[in-house]
Amino acid sequence: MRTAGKLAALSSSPPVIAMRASRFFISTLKEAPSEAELVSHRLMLRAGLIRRLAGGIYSWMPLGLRVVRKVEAIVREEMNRAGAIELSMPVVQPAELWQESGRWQAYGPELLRFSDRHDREFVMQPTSEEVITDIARNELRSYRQLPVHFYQIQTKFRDERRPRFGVMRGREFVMKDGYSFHADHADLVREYQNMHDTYCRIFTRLGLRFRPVAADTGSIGGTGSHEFHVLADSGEDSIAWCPASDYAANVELAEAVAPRAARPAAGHPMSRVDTPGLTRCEDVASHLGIELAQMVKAIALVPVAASAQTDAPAIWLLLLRGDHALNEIKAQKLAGLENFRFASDGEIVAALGCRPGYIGPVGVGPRVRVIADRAVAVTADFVCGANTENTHLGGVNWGRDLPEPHEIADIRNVVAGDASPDGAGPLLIQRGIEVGHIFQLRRKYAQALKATFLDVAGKATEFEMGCYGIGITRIVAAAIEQNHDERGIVWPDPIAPFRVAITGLGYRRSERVRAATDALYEQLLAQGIDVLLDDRDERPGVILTDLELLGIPHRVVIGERGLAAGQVEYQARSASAPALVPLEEACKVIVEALARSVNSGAAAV
RNA sequence: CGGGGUGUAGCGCAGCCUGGUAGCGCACUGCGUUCGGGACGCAGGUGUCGGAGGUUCAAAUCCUCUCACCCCGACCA
Repeated sequence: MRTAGKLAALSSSPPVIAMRASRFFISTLKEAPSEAELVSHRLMLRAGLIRRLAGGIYSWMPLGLRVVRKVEAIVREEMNRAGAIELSMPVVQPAELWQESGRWQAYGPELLRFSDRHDREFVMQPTSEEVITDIARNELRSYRQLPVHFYQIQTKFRDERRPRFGVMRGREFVMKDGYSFHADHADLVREYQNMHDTYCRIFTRLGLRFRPVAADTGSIGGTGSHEFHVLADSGEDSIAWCPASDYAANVELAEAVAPRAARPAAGHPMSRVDTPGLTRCEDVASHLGIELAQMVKAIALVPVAASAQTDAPAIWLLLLRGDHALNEIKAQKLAGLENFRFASDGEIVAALGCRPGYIGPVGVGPRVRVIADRAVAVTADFVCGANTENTHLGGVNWGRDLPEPHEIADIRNVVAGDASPDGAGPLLIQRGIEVGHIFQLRRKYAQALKATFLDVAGKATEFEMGCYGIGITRIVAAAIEQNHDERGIVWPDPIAPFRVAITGLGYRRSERVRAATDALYEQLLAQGIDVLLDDRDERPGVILTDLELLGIPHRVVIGERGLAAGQVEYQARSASAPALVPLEEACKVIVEALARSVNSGAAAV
């Protein structure tokens, strides 16, 4: 752990300038516009951090911009410290480069395309692999210039299908994107680890609780990609992690390992049971008084084949335990099911002779392909649909009542309590917001854009590339999502728009209050502290509730009453009650509190 | 893109069913009182009723089309 002194020396805030609320711009709302659903979105609107201009497009108001700048400053400082070099690439990029890389075709409608007055086509960049690779191919000629890591903090545009949650999933956003170039894969791996460590430092310094998780590496495979998630119950992603080891993965990717125990022997004969109107596993299980895990549900899928083969299975029946859910990404990895859709009711009736709700794997014809999840494959005496309406089958056993499945595969989402794929213990599940992603790109863009350098032997060689993103503006929303209460935002110290707010009750009326407040304000400014003096001509209730909504982490209230006893009130935003401190010690108390909050706070968990 | 919903003052909403002077709360302006937890009194301003057509003597209200925004499903920082 670094010392407070060192961190203070690294202070990355914008220059400290005198800031009186009466001359700043604070615009709070009692009620949030009805469009806002997510708490961070509501609070950002209410606190006047952002204002909407169009769908997924927001103006950053002065207070919000201060937060963005603080996030940027920390990211920039740590990137520089890690050896990356900042540059800035255009937001508007010519189509040619994108056609050369193939992404002009591959990207789809998320890529905003438009033409200039000469009818030349351009894109609004969602990321900048093409441009940076173009720079590399023009500028990097020799292995002697490697490795090099360029990054920028730049506005991005993605024409999202459905922008929502304010700045969390906007169309225009600010991202730090970095790209590294290497002579060989080993050096890329070295930098990748360097970035992994750097990202951990960044999120720690931002004061956030986060977790790095293994991510999909697509066609590349290996351990080439990690996502960084801010932990929050409202997060859109689910993370599976093992407290007994460092295993962590997005649930979409986490393997559900095969159960160790072999399938028990059959204990019951197969029997038909009446289940009128009971189409859900939960209903059938409670009707029969059995565990949900004894139920097997069947999901009917239809492959969307490029060419229709007449001998191909008409329907794929994917079997899952009643307490498990289908993982569509895993299903897509089944050979022959690369593209699928859910079967229509008509197709299900045609293939199985029964409407959905009562379908099952027993007695199905040769044109139905049966895939059992690993957990289903080791279940005996299970209950499943009978392919007859209002009827289920009990005591069903593989090999006796129906053939063994055509294929046994991992096709479900992991659930809490599943064994960790690394064998270290049971998994837990947590929600997260993806704020960072690092990736070993390898040679994909270097190949497409013919970007080479001369190696030691004088041979033209394609670069090994890595890319590394951090969602700057998303972090602002994620920080609020993770840190708020019923009164408003509770900023982590390092990214608060102001670290300290002081206000004098009756500042406009009481000479004594004004003198004490101004004096403390000057003292704090002299310490280089980012402080807001709230001298607005408002009633105390308005000022105090505003400061709480804004989430300023440290607050000092000075009033006649306290002054009479030589005291002022200090309260951390996260504290439940104020503390009285002698006026002459107020500055010291705050400086100490700031030092403490830098040292505690967040960490990778 | 498919399904659902909403557009009325800066924000939150009522009015629409059953056509007939456009309203309420907050915010805003002026004056006064008040001032340690979103004050009170008096006075005041505020609207192309999302837009375009249509029906009608008359449309916020009924009909058609359109646009915008929000919510639920497949992607990503």
